[in-house]
Amino acid sequence: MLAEERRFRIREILSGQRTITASDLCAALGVTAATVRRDLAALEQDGVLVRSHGGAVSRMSSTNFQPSYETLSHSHSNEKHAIARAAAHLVLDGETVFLEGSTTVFELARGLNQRNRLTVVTNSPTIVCQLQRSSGVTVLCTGGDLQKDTFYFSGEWAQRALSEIRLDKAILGVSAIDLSYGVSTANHAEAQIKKMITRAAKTRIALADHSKFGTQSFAYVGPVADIDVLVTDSGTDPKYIKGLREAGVEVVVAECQETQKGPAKRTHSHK
Amino acid sequence: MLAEERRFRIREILSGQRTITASDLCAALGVTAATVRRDLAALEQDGVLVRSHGGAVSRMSSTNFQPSYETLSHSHSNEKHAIARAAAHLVLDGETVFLEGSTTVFELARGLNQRNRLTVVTNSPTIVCQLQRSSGVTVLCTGGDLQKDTFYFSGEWAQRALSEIRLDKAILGVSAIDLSYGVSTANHAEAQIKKMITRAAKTRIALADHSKFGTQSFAYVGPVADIDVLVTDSGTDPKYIKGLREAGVEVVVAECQETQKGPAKRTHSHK
DNA sequence: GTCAATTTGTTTGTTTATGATCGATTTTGA
DNA sequence: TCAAAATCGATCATAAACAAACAAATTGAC
Repeated sequence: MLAEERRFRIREILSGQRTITASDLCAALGVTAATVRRDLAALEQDGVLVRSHGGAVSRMSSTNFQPSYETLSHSHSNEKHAIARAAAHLVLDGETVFLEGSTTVFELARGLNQRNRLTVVTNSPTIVCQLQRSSGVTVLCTGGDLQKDTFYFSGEWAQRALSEIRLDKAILGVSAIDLSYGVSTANHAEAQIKKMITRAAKTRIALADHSKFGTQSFAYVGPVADIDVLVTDSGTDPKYIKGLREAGVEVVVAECQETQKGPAKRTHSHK
Repeated sequence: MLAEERRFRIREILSGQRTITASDLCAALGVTAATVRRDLAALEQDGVLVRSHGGAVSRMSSTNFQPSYETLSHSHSNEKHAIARAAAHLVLDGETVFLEGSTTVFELARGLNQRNRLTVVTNSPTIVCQLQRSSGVTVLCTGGDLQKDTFYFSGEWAQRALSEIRLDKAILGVSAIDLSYGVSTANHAEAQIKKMITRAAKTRIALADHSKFGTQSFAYVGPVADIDVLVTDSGTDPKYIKGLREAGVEVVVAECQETQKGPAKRTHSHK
C-alpha cells in the first residue's frame, strides 16, 4: 500500500470519528506503531489533526475549533447529548432547517450526517465543517461577519440571507429563558439574528438545558410564545414546563439514557 | 506499445482508482520500473497525477471521497509552503484581502494569525476556522451554497457578497494556467467566483506551483494578464516565467528554504 | 543501406520507507 | 505517592524505490 494511501485512510477514519488511537490504526492499516506515529506526525504537520498521547484528534471535525465552546460543552454534556438526540428526531428527511450555532445545536448537527435530502442553512462555520462530508445533506451558509466571541456569522450579509429564505424548521440554542421576560441572550447581534430566524421559520424549535431557565440576559429576543417546540432535559423544574405549556409551547423532555458508562472507550480529556 | 498509448492507459486506470503503485503499472503495462517512472514524471508534469513514493495519486478523482486539494496537500508541501510564505509577505497590516479556498491559500492563512488590523474575506469555511482565534484579524465570509467537492461557498449569496465589496488584494489558488489560454479551473461555479473576485480586487495575486503550468482545465477564468502578481516555486520552467513577465505579470519565485533536514543536500537542477 | 534521434532497459549509487530496538516519558492503577 | 504498563522519540538496519548515467533497441530521415 502506498504511504499516501495509508494517510488518506487515516483522514477518512478521522472524518467519521473525532479521535483515533494509535493501536487501532496499527490494526486497521497493518503497519507497526512506528509507521503510524510517522504518519500522524506528518498529518499533524499538515494541520489535519493534533496528536495526543496514544492517538490523535481531528482538527477538521470542528469541536476543537472552538475552545470556549468545548469547555462549555463539558458541563451538562449528558443533558446536552440527550437534548440533541431528541431534537434530531424532530428533523425529517426532505426538510429545510436552520441550525443556529451553539454547543447543543452542534451536537445535533453531528447526528444529521447520515440523513438524506436534507437542506441545512446555518450561520455557524463549525456546523458547516461538521456537515461538509455528508453526501445527503445540502449545506448553505449565511455568511457575514465572524463574531470572535461566539463564533458564528452576523451582520448585514447574514441578515439579508435570512430575509430571503423560508424554512420548515429553525433550531436555536437558548442562553436565557424566563417565563415572563421571555428569551434573551448576551449579545445584541445574536439577538438580532435569532429574531430573523424566528421570522423565517414555520416551526421554531428551541433547545435549552435546565440551567437556562429562570435567567435573563442582556439582549431581548422575544416572548416564550414565539417558540413552537422547546426541548429540555429532565432536570428542569416542572413549574417552567407547566408555564411553557400554558403559553402554548410544546415541551419535549429528553431523558438522559444510560447514566453509568460501561467499558467506556472515551478519550481522556485531561490536560 | 506506443508511449502515448501507455500513458493513456495510466490515465484510464487512474480515472477508475485514486492511487496506483509503480509495480502494479509495471505488471499491467509490461515495461520496466524505469519506464513507468518516466511516464509518471511526464504525467505529473502534465498535472494529471502527483507522484508519491512507490506510485502515484490521481489529481482528477473528484468522484472520490475527499476533495483532491486536501489529499494533495502533503505532496509538494515544500513548494506550497514556500509559495505561501512568500505570498504572506505581500499582505500588509491594515489591508482588506480576499482569500480564496485552496490548499496553498489555506497554508497562507495559517501564517496570518499573528497579524494586526487585517480584514480577511473568504468563501472557504476552512479558512474561517483557521483564522477564528486570531484576535487581530477581522473575518468575513461570503456564505452561499457549500460545494461538496471543493469545499467552499458559491452560488447567489456568495456572488452578491462579492459584488458589494472592494478589496485591496485578492489571493487566488490557480489550478491550471497556460500562457495562451489563460487561467482555467475544473469547476464552473469556481470559475464564476474567481471572475468576480478578480473584478473586486485592486491587486490580484495568484498562487501556482510548477505543476500547474502549461495545463488547461474545463472552465475558463480569464487571461494571464488579469493577474497582477503570480507567486510560484523554483521548479517552474523559465519559459513560463518569461512569458508571464512579457504579459505584464509580476512573477515572484519562492525559494524552498531547506529547513531542519540533514546536511546532505544536493542541488539536482530539474531539466 | 547509414546515421542521428528517440525510446527503452540496465547498471550503479543514493534516497526513502519501514520495522526493530532501546531508553525516556507519560499514563494508569494501587 | 509509587510502580507497572503503555507510548513516545531517537537511532539503526534493511529492503524497496529512486535518479542518473549509460547501453541497447527502435525509429525515422536521407
